[in-house]
Amino acid sequence: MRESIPPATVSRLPLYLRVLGEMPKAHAMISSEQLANVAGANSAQVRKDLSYLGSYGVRGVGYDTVQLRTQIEMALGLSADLVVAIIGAGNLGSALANYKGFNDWGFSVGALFDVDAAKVGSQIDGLAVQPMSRLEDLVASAGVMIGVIATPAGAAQEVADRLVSAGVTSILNFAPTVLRVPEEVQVRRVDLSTELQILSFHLHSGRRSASAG
Amino acid sequence: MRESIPPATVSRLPLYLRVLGEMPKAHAMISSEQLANVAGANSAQVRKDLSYLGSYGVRGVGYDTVQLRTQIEMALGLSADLVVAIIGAGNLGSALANYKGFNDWGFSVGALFDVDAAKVGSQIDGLAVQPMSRLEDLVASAGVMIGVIATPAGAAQEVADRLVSAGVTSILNFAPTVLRVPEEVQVRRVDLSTELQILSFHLHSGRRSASAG
DNA sequence: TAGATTGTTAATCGATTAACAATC
DNA sequence: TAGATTGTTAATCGATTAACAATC
Repeated sequence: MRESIPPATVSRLPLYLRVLGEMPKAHAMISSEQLANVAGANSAQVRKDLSYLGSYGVRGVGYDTVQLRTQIEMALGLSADLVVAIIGAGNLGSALANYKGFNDWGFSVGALFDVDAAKVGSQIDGLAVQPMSRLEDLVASAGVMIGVIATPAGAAQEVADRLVSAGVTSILNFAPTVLRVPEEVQVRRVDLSTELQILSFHLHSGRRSASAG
Repeated sequence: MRESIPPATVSRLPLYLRVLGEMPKAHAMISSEQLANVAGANSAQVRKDLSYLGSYGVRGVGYDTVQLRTQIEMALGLSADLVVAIIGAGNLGSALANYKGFNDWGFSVGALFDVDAAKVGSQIDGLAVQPMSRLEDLVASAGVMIGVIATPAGAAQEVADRLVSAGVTSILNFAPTVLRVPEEVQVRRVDLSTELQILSFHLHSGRRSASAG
């Protein structure tokens, strides 16, 4: 036990964490069935997922919500206080910088960058906008581990290259483009078009099967 | 052939579309190997994915990029010109409203809403901000098929309920909360915390295996 | 023809889930 | 003890991929 949590499970752990966070504090125990209902999963899947963290459930009773949160946070490495840099201080970058949920999970925004000289020096949510020229030195001095790219598509690859050169190995890419990075670098893409297109498929195929049935 | 494209394939089709869109126009043919390299996939997987669309490749040559785009767009139902409503005109909602990529794939923003009376009536990217009271009638009159929730977490469930009542069956949720909706409603979540937590896991486990090896 | 690449099969791999003994 | 729920096994299901005949 305890080794190699499968990717599918890793991607569901944040969801469980969110559900636990939204529960009333009084609710001290939760069953796999309840958790599954809220998370939209199967109870056997929930139990299997949680079993990778160790066996902290109580038979006949359920899981202690406080302990479960702690176990999931440990598994995800959230105790480390990871420093994030946001590149791009437009609407999207500002929305990300303003997002309070960062701190809830032990992340902090170490630096915010923009190419626009007019924005540099201004404050967004108490954070000074830095010039792109300072990317490398601030990544180093702030100990940035994760780069969040919130630039237009055209600038994203160059920003990614600079982040990688500066030693960043985890990138969250909000720009609508496919980044090329060395294979040791983890990239996660968040893409509005992709999401809309997947919804479009379901609308499309749903409509088809509805008219068929 | 042609029936029931598996979910894993559906979720990769937008990526192929993006790669095709980023290619130089002159490049008339592309092989599954090339597409796989850029998309970060296996060439057999690419061929299998594309085979669900029908057999439009040419043996010994590859796929016609223009035809392939058309086939993928048809499979995803992107010819339909889907109307999107954005709820929340803060930084995130504004970023989404400003996003030009919508139109590239046949989506259009039919309406943009906000609770803040000070914002209502102002224009964002040529789009008037509407009061929440008009949600139902504008969804109906504009023919909104997809609701994009860009509100704070606390408002998201109520907005979702109103969208569902108004007949919307596809929701893209940017608010950091888990929505409860009837099962016929498709919800896709885009969650910053989730993405960061998954990156955190890889940093965490990568560091562990690096120190082990 | 020789070289290249598709489309598809079949093997493999991994994820989901039903079922139930263990046990609170 | 009776009822409930976990942890885990084994069956099932689905996704990935190596391999290769088909064929441009």
